[in-house]
Amino acid sequence: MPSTIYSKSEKRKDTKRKNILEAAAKAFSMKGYNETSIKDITDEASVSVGSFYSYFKNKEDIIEQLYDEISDMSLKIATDVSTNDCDNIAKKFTCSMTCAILTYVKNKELSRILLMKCTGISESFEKKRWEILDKTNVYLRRILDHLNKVHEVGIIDTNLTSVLLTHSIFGILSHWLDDRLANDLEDIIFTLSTYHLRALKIEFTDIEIKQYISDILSTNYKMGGQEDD
Amino acid sequence: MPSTIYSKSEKRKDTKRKNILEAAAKAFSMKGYNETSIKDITDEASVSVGSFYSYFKNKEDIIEQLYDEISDMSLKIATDVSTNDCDNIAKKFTCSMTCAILTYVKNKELSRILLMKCTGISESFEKKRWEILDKTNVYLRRILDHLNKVHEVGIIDTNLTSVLLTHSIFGILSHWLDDRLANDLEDIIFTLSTYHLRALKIEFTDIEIKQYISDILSTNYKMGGQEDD
Amino acid sequence: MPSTIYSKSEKRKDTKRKNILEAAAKAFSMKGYNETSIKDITDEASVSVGSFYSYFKNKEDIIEQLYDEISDMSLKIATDVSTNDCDNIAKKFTCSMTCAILTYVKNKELSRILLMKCTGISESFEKKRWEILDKTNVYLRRILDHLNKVHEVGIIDTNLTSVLLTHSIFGILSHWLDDRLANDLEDIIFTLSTYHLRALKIEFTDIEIKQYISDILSTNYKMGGQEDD
Amino acid sequence: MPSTIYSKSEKRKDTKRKNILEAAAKAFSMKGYNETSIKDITDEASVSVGSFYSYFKNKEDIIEQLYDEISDMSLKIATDVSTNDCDNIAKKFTCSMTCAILTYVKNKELSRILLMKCTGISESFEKKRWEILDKTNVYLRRILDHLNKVHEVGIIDTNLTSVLLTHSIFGILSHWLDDRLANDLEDIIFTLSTYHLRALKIEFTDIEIKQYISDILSTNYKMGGQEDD
DNA sequence: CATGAATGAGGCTTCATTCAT
DNA sequence: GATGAATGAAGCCTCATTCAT
Repeated sequence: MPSTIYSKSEKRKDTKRKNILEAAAKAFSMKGYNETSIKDITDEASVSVGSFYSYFKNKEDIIEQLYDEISDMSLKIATDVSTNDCDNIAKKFTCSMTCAILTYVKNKELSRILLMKCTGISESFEKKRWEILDKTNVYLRRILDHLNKVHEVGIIDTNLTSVLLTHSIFGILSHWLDDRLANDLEDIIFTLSTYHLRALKIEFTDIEIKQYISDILSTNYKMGGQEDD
Repeated sequence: MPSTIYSKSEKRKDTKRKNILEAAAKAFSMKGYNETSIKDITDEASVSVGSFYSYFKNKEDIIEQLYDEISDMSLKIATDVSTNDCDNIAKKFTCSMTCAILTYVKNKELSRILLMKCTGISESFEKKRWEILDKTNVYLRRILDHLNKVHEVGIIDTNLTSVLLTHSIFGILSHWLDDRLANDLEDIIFTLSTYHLRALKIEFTDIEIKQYISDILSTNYKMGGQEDD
Repeated sequence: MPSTIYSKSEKRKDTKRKNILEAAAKAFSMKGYNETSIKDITDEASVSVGSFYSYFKNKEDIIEQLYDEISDMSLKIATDVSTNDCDNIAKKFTCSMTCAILTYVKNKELSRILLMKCTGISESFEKKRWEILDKTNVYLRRILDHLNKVHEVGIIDTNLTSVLLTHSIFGILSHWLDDRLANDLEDIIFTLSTYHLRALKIEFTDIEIKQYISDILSTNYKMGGQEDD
Repeated sequence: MPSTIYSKSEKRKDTKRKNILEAAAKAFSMKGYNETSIKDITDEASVSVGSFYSYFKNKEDIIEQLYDEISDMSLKIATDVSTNDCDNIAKKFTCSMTCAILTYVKNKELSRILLMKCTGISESFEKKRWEILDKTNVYLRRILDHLNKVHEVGIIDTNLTSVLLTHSIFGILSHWLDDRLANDLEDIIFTLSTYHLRALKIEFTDIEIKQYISDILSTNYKMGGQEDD
């Protein structure tokens, strides 16, 4: 398996890179992107400033790589759920949304920074920021197009609708990440799901939806036990 | 009416303050908040640095005042539409949302900065940012609570739902402000309205909704003729 | 009496000038010279910035004028005591020193600033600062020269000795002005007097010296009742 | 002896720190504290502004460190002379005063600034300024207390007297540092010594005192050859 | 003569980035 | 590779002084 063969030094290098990434995530979480200096990051990582610059181009670069990490994770989850074929559209919708949200919930502090505290940093970061929204958007639009064909839902503009859906999901998520919602994550996702299923005229029962969510959360998310740093 | 009597110098002072505010809005629009220096603003306003500091505490202060202006305008519109009693819930919902959106659309460039490029600037600005969302949220929750009583819509958590609504509106709006939506404003608002009316099980006809939106737009918004500065 | 005839406007002008001087003294006392801005002074004096500049050349000018005021007062006292002929050298020495010290004690806060917080401000202020020391010095040297002739004290260098005397007086005074001496003013002056009388081999009795000091203080200085602002 | 082992970089760091301190001393000497900017110092030291801030917190910090240096030197001299036991009180008094004065004389320009041009700079500097006076004061008070026990000098308030002594010494010194005294340093110290010995009723002969002073000066102070920077 | 808004030079300080060791 | 001292551009802000009203 040549693709998994790394020299010792390559492994060490990657460990160090990960170490700096984590330190940056922590530093950004505590002070915000603008207020965090390179020195804050290297101090947190117990690494020299010079090392930082041998692994990352600059401060922008590291936050983009952090974004990429979350973005990749999210994509992977979406793919996994998509491949898991099932004819029940309500289940598919609920499950994929739940999984997508979980990706961010599991990295709460970092997600909070990336989703809410980093706008306007730079052109290239803005581009990344939109990419992640677009990925979700594209994924949702595909579902909507499929729905339109099958159920005659009457959604005229599937693109607009998927944008709407995307923002409502990330908006609620942001609210939760900033500790502005007292509700259980389970309730939040349930409300999100049922609201949209209703709007999309997809048949469902409350009990059924609750079960889907509960199953995923109990498997992937140790309630109350997630640690962020 | 003594309260409206201003001396010449007071008037001139206010004019100058407005001038600087406008210049700041323009400068922020062009370079973003972080990249804009005080000198950029004063150059744009043809004013000395010292003058800037006699009108505003610092850069943070001026962006907060800009936010306040939009926020106040938005609140006023919401209030005006709310007081306009009408029994048709679909109309009320559509019209108030349209007006709220228009406030931002009319100040496109500034709104783009305030809504999308200024997160993570400072604690006090973040507070302001949430305030504006909360205002909308509170307004929408009131409508939902009313609906719940009257129509038996079956919305369990009106707070969560209004948060969802708020974010879908501001999300779509942000998309449009950043020129990421090819659609007509009219179509966008129509899609937004009908989607949510459907989710909230409120009766409506497409033609009716289109008319409401069209009426407001033709009165308040000279298509293609909006100026930003 | 032509010398005392002033027009109304001249009187008003002088009142205003005094008002600003007093305000400056107060402001300097509170924040120190460097930390006090022109605006601090004009605010304290309830006067416009422009007015300040029509009475004083700049900040340096006003502190120099304040110094002149104290300096002039001090000179006047010195002259008064000198003219009061008396053959008792111990009395003359004690009384003149007591009076000189009282000038500063009566303007405690201002003196504290002028004597201790204003060094290194500017060349011209430094010049003034030395002038006041020199005046005292010259006065004391004259006494020493006289002593040398009359008593054969054996002071070789009267100039050096008067410098020594001057600094010990102003030094003790500074200590007291900065509230670093717990003792009574009366005790302080007594210690000063007797120490130097001893060094100068002038005959005296403790009771006699105490009486001289006590007489001046009870006449010129309402114990515990002096106000500075 | 591990405690005296320094790495090359540590040595170089200390050299640089000293270099900046010296440059600051020179710059302050030439323009005064207030008029000297950080850039003046870094230009003088041929060092970047950033370097300055990696060695010193700010301008205040560096002048305080300069003060500490002189202060420490002075304390060390005082201690050295004190430990040198000798029963002759006149010798002890004369020698320790001579040494103390020499510390400042050897760093004439810096001392001139520290003792005379830096009052009112800041609270913390004022504190330091008094500390150095207090140290001298405490030292002298101890001598006076001892004298009082042994010789029955009749000094009622040893604290006041030591304050007086301290100020007369620093006063004369300041006069000399500012080139306001034409006399030889030897004559100045002689006058100071004999004046106070007389006041304190300590037995001495002029020749003896002259010898003490002359011995110290010829050993420690190359007449006319002192360099300041 | 009074006012106080306007000016802008210049100070202090930070911090991303480089590079010699 | 790793280090972290050194750099210096660039930003923020103050405040003495002027001058039109």
